[in-house]
Amino acid sequence: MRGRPTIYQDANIVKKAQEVFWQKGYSATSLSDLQKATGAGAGSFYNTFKGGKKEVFQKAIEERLLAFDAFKKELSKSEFPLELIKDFFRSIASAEENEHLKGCIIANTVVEMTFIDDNLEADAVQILKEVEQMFTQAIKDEKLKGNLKTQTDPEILGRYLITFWCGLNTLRRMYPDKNVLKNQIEMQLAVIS
Amino acid sequence: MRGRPTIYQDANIVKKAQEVFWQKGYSATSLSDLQKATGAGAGSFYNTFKGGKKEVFQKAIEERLLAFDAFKKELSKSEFPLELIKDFFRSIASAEENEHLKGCIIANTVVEMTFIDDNLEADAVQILKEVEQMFTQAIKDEKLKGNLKTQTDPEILGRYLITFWCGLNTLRRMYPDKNVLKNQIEMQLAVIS
DNA sequence: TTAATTTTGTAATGATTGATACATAAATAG
DNA sequence: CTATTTATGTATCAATCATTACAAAATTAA
Repeated sequence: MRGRPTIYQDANIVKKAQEVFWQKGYSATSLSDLQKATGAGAGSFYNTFKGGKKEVFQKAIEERLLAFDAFKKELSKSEFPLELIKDFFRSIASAEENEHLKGCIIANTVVEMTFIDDNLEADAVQILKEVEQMFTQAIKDEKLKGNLKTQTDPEILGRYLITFWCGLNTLRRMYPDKNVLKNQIEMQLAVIS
Repeated sequence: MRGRPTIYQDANIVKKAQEVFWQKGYSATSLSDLQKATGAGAGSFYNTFKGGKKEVFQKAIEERLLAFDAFKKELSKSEFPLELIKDFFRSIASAEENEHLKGCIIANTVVEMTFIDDNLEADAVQILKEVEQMFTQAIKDEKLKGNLKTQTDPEILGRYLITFWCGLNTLRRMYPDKNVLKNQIEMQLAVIS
C-alpha cells in the first residue's frame, strides 16, 4: 500500500479519546483536549475520523459495547451465570477511586445527552437495555433451574439490576469507598436470591 | 432607593435559567441560551450576577435545596413519614415525559461535574447526602416505633433509597413510561417494610 | 430641577470552539 | 528515478464562547 505510514492508529486514538470523554463527558471535552491526549494533530485527527468529535465519541461508546459482548460471551459459557453477574457487581467495590469518579461512560452518556444529541442518547440507552436484557435472561435461566426462591418477575428483577447499576454510578461518586460500596452492593444483590 | 427600576428579578432569572440547566446541563448551556430564556441581556445578567454563569447555576442548585428543606419540614410534621417518602417516589411514575427526561438536576450535576468543577460537584454531592440522611432518619424512627420488620441497618436502607433515586434518574430516561416506572418503584419500595 | 444612582441594551472584547485548507513528509508501485 | 498516494503538521477559518465596557434610560434624593 502506498502513502505515508500511519503513526496514530484508529484504535489507539479512540482508546485515548475514550479516557477523556469518560472523565469529562462529551460537551466539556474539546478538540484541543483530544489532540493533547491522543498526540494526533488536527490533520491526522480529521483524516482518520471524517465525522470529527462525534464520530470518535461514538467509537468510544462502541468499544464499551464490545467489552459488554465479551462479558456476555463469557456468561454464556459459565456454569453459574447469575453468580458471574453478582461477582461483576462485587468487583466494583474494590476499584480505584479514579474509577469510581469516572463511573460508567454509558450511564453518564444517557444522563448527559438527553437534550443534546438524540443519536448518542439513543445509542447509550440501547446498550443499557441490552445489559438489562442480559440480566433478565440470566435470572430467567436460574429460575428455570430452580435456583431462585423469589417470586418476583425476572423482567422486574432485570430492571432492578440495571437501575442499581445506574444508581451505583452516582453512589460511587458520593462514596468512593470500598467498604461503603461493598456493604451496599451485598445488600442489593441479596434481593436476587 | 434611587436608580432605574429592575425589570428582571433575581429569582425570576434563576428560575428561567434553572429550566435550561436542568435540561442541558452546565457545560452545554451557553450564556446566549440563558439570555434567550431569561430575556435579560448581558448588561442585566452580569449586573445581577457578578459571578456569571457559575453563580446562576449555583443559585439554581440552591433553589432545589430549598425545595428539599420544605419537604423535610413537611416530613417532620407528618404522622407517617415513611409513607410520605414512599408516596414521593410513587409520584414520580405519573410525571410528564419531559420531567422523566430531565431527571433530577442534583443527580445530573453529580454525574456531569466530577472532573469539571469541584465546588459544584461538592455542592451537589452534599445535597444528595442530606437527602440520604433524611431517608435514614425516617427509617430509624419507623423502626423505633416497631413498624419495620426488616433487620437491615437503617443506614444501609437510607443509602439503598438514595441509590434507587439516582438509578431512577437514568431508568426514567430509558423508560419514560408510567407503567414501567410504577412497577419498578413498587418493587423497590417493598424492600423497606 | 438637578445631581446621584442604578438598571438596561448594545457593542465590543479576546479566547476558544470544531473544522478545513494545504503544503510537506514519507511511503510504494511501476 | 518518478509518479502516485496517503498521513502529518501547521496555519487558518468563521462561529461561538463567557465576559466587559459604556452610553443611554429611568428612577429618587436633595
